This record gives sequence, structure tokens and C-alpha cells, in this order.
Amino acid sequence: MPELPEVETVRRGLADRVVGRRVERVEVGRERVVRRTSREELIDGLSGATIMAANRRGKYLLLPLDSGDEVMIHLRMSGQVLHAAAGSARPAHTHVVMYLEDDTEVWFVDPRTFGEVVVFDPERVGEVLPELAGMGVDPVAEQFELRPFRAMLRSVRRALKPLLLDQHVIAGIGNIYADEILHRARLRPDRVASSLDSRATRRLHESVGSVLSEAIDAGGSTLSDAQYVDLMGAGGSFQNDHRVYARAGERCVSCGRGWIRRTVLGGRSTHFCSVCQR
DNA sequence: CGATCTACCTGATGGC
DNA sequence: TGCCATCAGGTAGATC
Repeated sequence: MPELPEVETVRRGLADRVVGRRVERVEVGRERVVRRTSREELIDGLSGATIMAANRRGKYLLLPLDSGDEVMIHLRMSGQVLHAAAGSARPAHTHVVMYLEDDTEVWFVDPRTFGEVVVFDPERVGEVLPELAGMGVDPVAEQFELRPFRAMLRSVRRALKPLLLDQHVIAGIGNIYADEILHRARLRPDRVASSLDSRATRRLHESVGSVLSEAIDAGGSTLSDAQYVDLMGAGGSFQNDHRVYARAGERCVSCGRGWIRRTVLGGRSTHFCSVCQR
């Protein structure tokens, strides 16, 4: 569920409401969400520590602690991070509870338990989180330059959408935003990357930046199932600006001529206008 | 190298 | 109403 804009919205909530606070106590329900290490390592690593910052790389939340360790939270498909007054009623599937010094609690909630929480020593990041080393550029948190992007596109014979979804190439884009970015760039999801001319490359580069930043400004996308919410439990509004995602059968509002089609590409549901995306 | 399939889980939805 | 199949925002690993 959550992609870069949703994770960034959660990050900002943590920066505003949780950074600088001390974690007094931690409870772990289902061990599966701490499978990367163990229940004991999470509890020992977090108890008594103060959260010093809230960072993000792609869809990974990274929270440095005053101990020198770091917390990683990944929401995967159905994870939520919520912040509430101490003693508030918790949703089902609340697997981690952090009791903060200011009588508030941070909850990690995840029905499908694909998500995870881990405390690790940054010096051992390569052992605990080896995937971080191979992550591509974060187009919001880092410099996302046109030139290397163009060189990468020219060098691969892959369809654009699976390429945008590949976290080794660009970190943070998921299924919704891949479709929205390609629509804005007027490029078909199955178009081969190396076939783009320099104008198309520029449109794609600009669309990556503009779609993601507009989605962040809107607080992310909350679909009808309301699975994604921010730290306070509020939904985002970018779903109202989706032009293709979950709009199969509707008239394309960009060109006014085509209809939005739904196909499957790389095993993912894919939405595009066959008239204005080429 | 790249495409495809599977697995990991639970809940919502739609058809019959 | 109930039962069953299908699908979901992510990612890693196996296989061809």
C-alpha cells in the first residue's frame, strides 16, 4: 500500500510528534513483525532510547537513536504507524507498542504482517539490511539528476513500468505512482526504456518529480479501503487526483479522447490511456 | 540480463 | 445468508 508519498507523510508526522522523545517501554505482539532479528533485540534496543531523527530512503523509514542504533520500519502492503494518547483503544493487529515519556504511544499496526520493525547497529547495516546498499536514487530525498537517469534508460531493454517499480533503480515508486507518472509523461507502461528519445526522457524525469511531490503535498493516496492513514489516522487526498489508477473504463481526462484501460504488466495491475500514452 | 511465477498474510468484495 | 474465488499499495527468491 504505502509508497514514497505515504511513507514521507508518516516520516513528517514522526518528525513533528515523536522525534526528541524517549521510549520508556516496548511491547511486541506477533513475533513475525520483528523476524529480521528478534523480539528481545527490538525491546532491548529501543527501551530507554531517545528517537533523534526521522529519515526515509525509498519506502524505508530510518530512525536514529541516541544509543547509536537505528530503527527501521517498513510498511509493505498494509502497515501503519500511529501516534495516540496513552491508553487509547488500539486497532486489531497492533503488533508493536512504544510507550513514550510524554504519555503517548506509537503503534505499529499491520494486518498482513508483511511489514517489519527492526533495531540495528548502523555498522552492521550490510548484514541486517543488505537491500539498503543496492537501493537506487530517492527522487525526493536526494538529487535526482536528468543525465544519469537518461543514461540508465538508454542502457536497459526493459518495459518502463517494471523499471520504475525496481527499487534498485529508483527508490520509492510503487504501483499507483508508476501508473500516474507514466500517464503524466504520456508514455505507455510497456514501452521499452531504451526506445525513448530525449524529449520523452525529459517528460518522464519531470513526471517522476512532479507526481511524487504533488502526492506528498496531498498527504498521499488513501483508497476506498482506508488502509493508508497518517500518524494521526487521517487519510490523504491524492486519490482524487489519480488520472488512471483504478479508473479503468473512464474517459481519459488528460486527452479527452481515450478510455482508461486496465492490463497486467509484470504481474501488477496497470492502468493507462491508449490514446495519449505512446 | 530480463520475464514470470511463487510465497509471505489478512480482509474486502463480488458472484452464485 | 453463506460460501468460494479473486484481488490488494511490496519484495525476495527460484526458474526458465
